[in-house]
Order: sequence, then C-alpha cells, then structure tokens
Amino acid sequence: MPLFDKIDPSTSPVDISNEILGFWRMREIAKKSIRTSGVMPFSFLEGPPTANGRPHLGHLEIRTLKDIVLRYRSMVGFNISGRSGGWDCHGLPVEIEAEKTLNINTKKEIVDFGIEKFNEICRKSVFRYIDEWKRADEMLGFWIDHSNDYITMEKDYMESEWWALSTLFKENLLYKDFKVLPYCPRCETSLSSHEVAQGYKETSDPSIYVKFKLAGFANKYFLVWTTTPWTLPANQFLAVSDKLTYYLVRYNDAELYIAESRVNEVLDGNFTIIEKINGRSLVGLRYERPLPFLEPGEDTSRVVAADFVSTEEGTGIVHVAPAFGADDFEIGKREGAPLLNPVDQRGRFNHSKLPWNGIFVKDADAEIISYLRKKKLLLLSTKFKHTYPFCYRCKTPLLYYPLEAWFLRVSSIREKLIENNEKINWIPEHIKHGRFGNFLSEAKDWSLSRNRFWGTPLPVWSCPNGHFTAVGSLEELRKRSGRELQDLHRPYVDEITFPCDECGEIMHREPVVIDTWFDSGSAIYAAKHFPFSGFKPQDHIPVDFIVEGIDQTRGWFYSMHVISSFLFESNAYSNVLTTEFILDAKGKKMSKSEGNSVYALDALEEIGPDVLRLFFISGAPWRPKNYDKKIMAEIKSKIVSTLLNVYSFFGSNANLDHFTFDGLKISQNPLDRWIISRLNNTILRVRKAMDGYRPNEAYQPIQEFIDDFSNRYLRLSRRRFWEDSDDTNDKYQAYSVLYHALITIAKILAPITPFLSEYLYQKLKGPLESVHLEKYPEPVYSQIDDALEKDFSLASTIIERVRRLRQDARIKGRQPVSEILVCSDHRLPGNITNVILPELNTKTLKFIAPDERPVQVNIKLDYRKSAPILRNRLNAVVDALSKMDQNQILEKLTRGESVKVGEVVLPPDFLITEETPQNDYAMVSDENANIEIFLNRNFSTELLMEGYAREIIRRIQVMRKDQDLEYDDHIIVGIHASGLIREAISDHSELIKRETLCDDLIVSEQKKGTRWDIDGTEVYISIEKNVG
RNA sequence: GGGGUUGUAGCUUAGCAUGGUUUGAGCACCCGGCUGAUAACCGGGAGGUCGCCGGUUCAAAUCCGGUCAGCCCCA
Repeated sequence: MPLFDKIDPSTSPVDISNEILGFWRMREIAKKSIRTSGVMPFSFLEGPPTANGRPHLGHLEIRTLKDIVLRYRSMVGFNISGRSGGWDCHGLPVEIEAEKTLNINTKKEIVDFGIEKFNEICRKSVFRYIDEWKRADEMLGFWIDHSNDYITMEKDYMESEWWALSTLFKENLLYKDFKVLPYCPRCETSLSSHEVAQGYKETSDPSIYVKFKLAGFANKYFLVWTTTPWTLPANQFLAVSDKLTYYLVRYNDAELYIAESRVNEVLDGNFTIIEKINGRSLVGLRYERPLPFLEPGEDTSRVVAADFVSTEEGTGIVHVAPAFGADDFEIGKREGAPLLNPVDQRGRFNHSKLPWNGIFVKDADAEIISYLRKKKLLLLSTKFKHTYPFCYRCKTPLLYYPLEAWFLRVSSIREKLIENNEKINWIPEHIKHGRFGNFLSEAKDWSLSRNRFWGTPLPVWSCPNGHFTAVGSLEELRKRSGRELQDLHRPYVDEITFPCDECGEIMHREPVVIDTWFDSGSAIYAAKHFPFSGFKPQDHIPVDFIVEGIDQTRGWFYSMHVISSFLFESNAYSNVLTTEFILDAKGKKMSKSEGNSVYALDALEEIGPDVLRLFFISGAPWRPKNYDKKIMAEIKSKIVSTLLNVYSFFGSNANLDHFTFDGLKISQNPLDRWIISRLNNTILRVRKAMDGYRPNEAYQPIQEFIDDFSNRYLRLSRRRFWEDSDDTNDKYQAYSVLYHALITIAKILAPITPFLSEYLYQKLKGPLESVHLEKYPEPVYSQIDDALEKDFSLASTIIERVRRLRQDARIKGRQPVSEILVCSDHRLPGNITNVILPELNTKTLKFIAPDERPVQVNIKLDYRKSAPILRNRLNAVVDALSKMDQNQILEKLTRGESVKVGEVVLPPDFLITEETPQNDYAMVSDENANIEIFLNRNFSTELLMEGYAREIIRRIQVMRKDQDLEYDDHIIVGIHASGLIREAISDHSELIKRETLCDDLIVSEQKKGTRWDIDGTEVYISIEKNVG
C-alpha cells in the first residue's frame, strides 16, 4: 500500500475544491478550526449585503479578502470574534421589488393594499437569494458562521437601534426640522444624499433670463437667470454678492443690472454702461415680482446679500425661492420671511390664484415662459444642458422641497469624526485624508427619516401639544402603553399610543421609518443586542478589521463611523481595506443591461475557488481588475498546476523509495540549503504582507518561490531522487527537504487557496487532521543564508549564458563538452559548481583570472580619429601595424605611451584594442553580472560518442513515455545502428541501461521498431516491457 | 465645476515614500533548444518617447508644477 497517493497533475482545480468541500463537511473542519484558534483577540465585522440580489464577482472578491485575512489571523494565533454573517433587510430597494410584484407604484396604492401585507412581501423578498449567497460562500471557502448571522429586521437588532435613537434624542442630537430636501414627487418621500447620488443624469432644462423691475422705476430691471421657471411664483428675494462689481447698462431701451464679469457673456455687444457699483449698494433695493399671483409676505421682494452667488453662470443676481432650494431656504429663514410654497406633495401647483393650478411643475415651465414673454419680462430663453438628479428608482426628476424631517446633528461632532478618523488605518492610505476625510470635514446633518413603510420605525412619539418622547426599549414601551410588541415594524407599532408625560394627551408615533444606512451602521452594537446583552463595547469597539467596496466610503464606512462617534466616542474600526470593481475582460464595467456581468456561482463552477482567490490578490484590490480568462489560465498553470506537478513527482518517487517524513534533515547539499533559505525568506515576506492587510503583496513572493522550487531546485535535484545513489542518506535528506518545502508552501497558501492547500496536505499525510488546524509557518532565521542565495543567482546566470553559448556555437545541450571557463569577480564554491555541472553538461568548469582568459588582443586603428590626420599614409600604417608585436604595443598603451609605427607616431587614443576569443573557444559575456564565459568547442571522438549515447537514451525515454510505462518499469531494448553511433552504443551500454532501466540491450542487424535520424544516421529502436 | 485616483510592451504587472548603469518580469507571438514530473522549462527575437509638456538636479519612471485621458466620488 503506497503511502502517498498518485495524482493526475492535470486534475482540475474545480474537482479538487469539490472533493475538499466534501472532506471539510464530513469532518467539520471549519468548526474545529475556529475552536482551535489562539488567545489574542481579533475582531471582525461583516458588512451586511442585501440578499434580494444575486451575488456576483465583486462580492466574491470582498469575501475572499475577508476570508484570507481571517484564516491567516487564525493560523497566526488570534482568537477571531465576529466571524458571523449579517444581512441588511430594509429600505427602498426592497420596497421597489415588492411594488413590482404587486404591479403598483404609489404610496396610496400601498396603503390601500395594506401596510401589513405589503411589509410581509418585503420581508419575504429580502431573502430571495439567500441560499445562493450561502452556497457561494461555501464554494468559495469563506468560513463565515451563518448559524449566527445578524439580521437587521429582527426584533433584537431593531431594539438596539431604538436604544441608540432614544439616547441621541435625549442628548438633543436627534431633532425634527423643516428643511428643503431632495424629494421624489412620485414616491412621495425625501431621499438621502446617497440615494440622490445614484440618480444624476445629463438633461436639458430651460435657461431663461428674466427682468425683475425695480420698484418705483419705469424702465430699470435686475436681470436674473434661472433654469427652473416653475419656482418663479414662489420668488421672495433676489440675492447678490457683496464681493462682486455690478453694472447698470442700457440695452434695447431698458436699463439692466448685471454683474460686471457676466455682461459680455450674456448680452451681445449693444449695451452701454451707465453706472458701475459694488453689490453692496444693491442690497435693500425693492423690486416687483414678475409673477405676482401670490402674496410673498411682508418685507420680502428685496435684494439681499449671499455667499453662494457666483459668476460662473447666470448674471450674478440670483432668484431666491425659499421653498425650493436649500440655500434659498436658509435665506428665507435668515430674513424672517414666511415660507411660500404653492406646490403639493405630488409636485403640482395647488394655489387657486395661479393660472397653472393643478399642473405638474415641470410641465408648467413652458407656459410660464410664454407668460413672461407676453409681459415683455423675458430677455432670453434657451436650453441648458447639465446634470440633474432623478429618482434612482422611478426616473422622476427630483424636486427640492420643504419637508418636516428628522435629523441627526452630525455637524455638531464634525471635529470628533475627524479626530476618530486619524485612528483608522486605511488601505489604501489616500482614502483617509482624501475621499473619506474630505467628506467628514464637510459633514452635514443626516436626514434620517423616510416617509415609507419597510424600515425600522422611528421610536419617537408626539402629542398634539408638540411634546416628544423617544422610547428606548420594548420594556419601556410595555411600561408606557401596557402592550407587548412581537414585531416592531409598521403597522403594528403605529397602533401603540400612550399618554404624554407632560400634558397627558395621547401620543402617537411619528409615522416615519429611518434610513436603512442607520441599520447597517448600527451593526457594531446592534448585532450583539447592546445594551440588552452582556456585550461590552469597550472590549469590542473599534472592530479590528473590515473590508468592503470603495463605494462604501459614503455608505457603510461613513454610517458606522458617525454612529460609533456619537454613541461610543470611538472610531468603529481600526483597519479597513477597500476594493474596486471587477471589470470584464476588456475593462468595461459589468452590468446587467450589457449582459457582461458574471455571477458568483458561475465563476466558481467554471474557474474554481482557488484560482479566483489568487486572481483577486494578483494585484492591488483597490484598483480595478479585468476578469479575463487568459489571466485565470495563467494563474492556474503558474501556481496550481505547478504545485500539483511537484507533488506528483514527489509522490511517485517517494513511494518507490518507501519514504516517510521524520523531520527536516538539511544536508550539506547546497541545493537543499538554498531552497530552505528561499523558503524562509518567502515566509518572512508573506507574513509581512499579511500582517499589513495587504494579501496582494504576498502573491509575488509565493509565485517566485514556486517557480524556484519547481524549475530550479527540483530540476537540478531530480537525479538525486531516482538514481540508485550510493548515498542513501543524501537521498533521504533530499526527500525530507522536498517534503518539508511542499507542506510548508501548503501552509503558507492555506489562507489564500484553502482547497489546494488542503488537498496537498492530505496527500502529504500531514500530521494534523487538516492544514487549517496548523499554525502559520514561522521563519527560521538560522536557515536563511543570503550569501548562498546570491551564489545561486550567479549559478543561474552561468547556466543561462552557457545555453546561449551552445546555441551560438551550434552545440546541442546533449553533447558533453570538455571545458568551460568563467571569469567573474565572484567565484562559486566547488559544491555549487558540482551541482550545475550536469546541467551545463561539461567535464570541467574552472573559474579563471582576467589574465587567464583565452583571448587574443587585436590592436586596430581608430579610423574616425586617425584617418583625417594620416590621410594617404593610412594604408601603410595599417599594414605596418599588423606586422608588429601586438603585446609590445599593448604594454605601451597600458602605460599611456604613444606608439611608433614606421615613421609615424600614433598617440594612444588613435588605437583601439579589441579582444577576440582564441580559436578553440566560444565566448559570451554578461555585463550586468560582470562575467565572461568561455566554452571549449573542441571535442574528442570520445565525447562525441558520449553525446550519441545520450541521443539514444533520449530516444528511448521518449518511447517509454509514448508507451505509458511506469517510472519503475524495466525494459528490454533492441537497437540497429551503424558507424560511430553503433560504437557509442556498445561503449556506453551500461550508461544507457542504467538511465533507461533497461535490463538487456540487444544490438541487432534487423531494422526493427521506430526509425530515428541522429545526425543523418538511421537508427532503429524497439523497446518492450520486461515482465520477467 | 470641485475632490480623489490611475496611466510603464498587445495583455497582467514590478520598480516610485529613501532620484544613480541600458525600466525588470510573466502571458501571448516568432526562431532555436532541453526534457525518465510538468498544460512545464531554457536561450534568442520582436515589442517601451515609463500618458504629454515643462522645472529642479551632474543625473528623473521616481521629486515639483502644469496638462491630457480613463475611472470613482461629490455638486
């Protein structure tokens, strides 16, 4: 019974992962691995996805990085907490899906249908693809504990949020206010900045220049620009900048005020300047509103100063409608004007005095423009292309609309946010002070409430006298109302009322739900049901490590940071890794509509988890990656196949020799010492990368090691494993090194390619039940030998250069040569020379001093310098020069003396020296390594015959392979050949027999078997397995 | 319009915080070679104005300024 399984090196990575998946499941390795974790605490937090969409490649990347870091930390000896999943459940996107199912699209229809039933549909749709998510996690090898997931729509989770919200309310950090917010008139709700950001689109709007007549003047106007004519009925002020200069100009018989810097842009040349004044002087002037249908309130219709007035567009005079702009609203408030809002919540004019009553505001634009034209108050009307926000779900243009809403006073803790950000290790670094830091420094109050249905209800109750109470727990609710709630969602919570503490009136809940970003941002405490459980925030906040897509800088990264700063005065996480998108093979964004997106399960089934995981760390995760099948193939061949092949080589030979591993025995063989040194250096580099949360920096050292291991160490060591070596000790040591390196690379790779590593570990009969129960390899500094690694890099150079030499000299690699001479600063020790001798296929290799080099020096005239001076004496000098003693001239030249040639005296710089190898030698040099190599190209008949013998051996090996013989099958060979080759066969019959496991070599006269042509000689070879 | 980021061979990339020979590698391509593990390997060839312009310096892929292009975020 062989100890090490034979494997087919071309086994597909997908098959391997399937096999290992079964093994893990059967043995419950994941559980055991978590149980055997170390003692140092390390905490993680899963950013919760919404499972109403299918997982795709980008999710796999993020989950791979999570898994790599956690597996690594676990192997290094950390006790990981928070290794469970989480699901984000609430929000508009979920409601959209439910609306689609019901084929409805207004709030009224939802209410008519019934909030209870509607929310039930939402609840179900949230987990539509959860099985697919869990399947993808399993196939990817993401060891996350799904039995312990936190779910943001569960009672405990929501109760924790209630605690948080009531705490913030009591500290006056949660407040209700009337503000102008981006608002979707179709969905009838305000949108968060995050939601707005998703809906910007290029659009074309009217661009009109309107004349606002100065009160008390017949023909004097302010020229005002706007792209929203429908807001003009609600005009209450005009704003100018007191930092700008304005002109009063005469233009087409009217006098107009306009900013100096805009006059040429807006008016064609036919104007004359009447007056030049500072904006400050305009402040306080009164005007007549162009659409005077509505009562603007006392002390309005005058010019005010404002910072936001710019001269990049418009006229430097801005129309202010406080109801329809955030800046406008602030001015209205500042100037104490009553709010004038003639538009209802569905976006229609709702004032009977308006000619456009009942019309959707955007549709009224055209009519308003023609009204102004009729009144001769329109100077100019064109179209204007710009980006404008649309509702990301229903494509309706958003309005800025005054609403009552609940806010978190984020602006009040801006400093704290910035301070806490300093404690975070951002990877990549630039996000800290770039994208994230910039955002924090202008943090605005968080518009928290949504006038919707499927979300965490705001736990604030109010009474008719304007008193508010926030409820912080179910227990408190029970005490106040005497009722027990099983489900905190609407509509159940809406039914709960209780008397006001202050006035005794009945309190009703404020009928809003909260932004779902507050849900996910609450995960640090709500996932643990704080403060209703034993969870101690000081022990777990900040979380050590999170990783999500870079788009979360304004999403989850932000909401967690804000909430944690509010509630725990701490940063929420201390290390955060971000990822960029996975693009298609051509670098195009993946999208459903383009049909080029790749779903997680498809990729896992086609490519396999290990190759995908390697792909994700094959470059920086925070840079976009192209998902290209060619790259997958390269990764597979360079890493997966190579390792399988090394194992396959090891396994088959080790079995033949009945090898069992009994600890690493490093021989004096430099090859062994070298690869062990390389291995330890690799461990060092990989650990450094992993400790710094940069798994991508581990990729290259690992790949380089595997290359050295397979293509240098093993190639040069091969003979040690199969020859009936006299030195069984050396062979055993070689096996121990090969085994040790293999099992160590399996451990190094365990966090990265968990399946392949496990596969190798099992094949190698590792001591533990699973590689994932192992400790991560530690470098053994005494085994690192940098000088030796340098020697080997010189050895590699020599091998490469000699191959070049042979090629130039047309000497096959199989043909032994008598001598190779190397001239370099550094000489290799004899033991390393011996190692490379067979590879060079030379009888001797000598290191020589520069003066021992087999070169001859030719001294030549430098024509470029000498010809213009020697002119017609040139040929005579060249002739004389060639007849002189070259060595004598050389001596003079090295002393810097001139040389006399016949009658002519040549200064040293007229002569150039040129070295050429002596006749018998071919030469090559490598300037980088400062090395010259000479190969003696004379070879005796003896060497020639040895070469022929190797030609024969080679042919026989090919035939063995063609016949699928096992390594240890013995054969009988029959050969027909003539001439020198026939002689070579009989002279070297022992060599041929040994090399090919041939028991009997019969030289026959019959032309039997396969016909070969060796240097023009016909050779016939037949082989058969010796069964005897 | 503002901020961030990336730009090195057909593709994937290393080098860039600490400037220093001729920018290294892998894949793919062509020619040749090696091979009792290999879908592997080795040598050579072709392929780079290190996005572009300018500055600092004896010296710039690297530092500085500007600019162009892609991507992301914001308005």
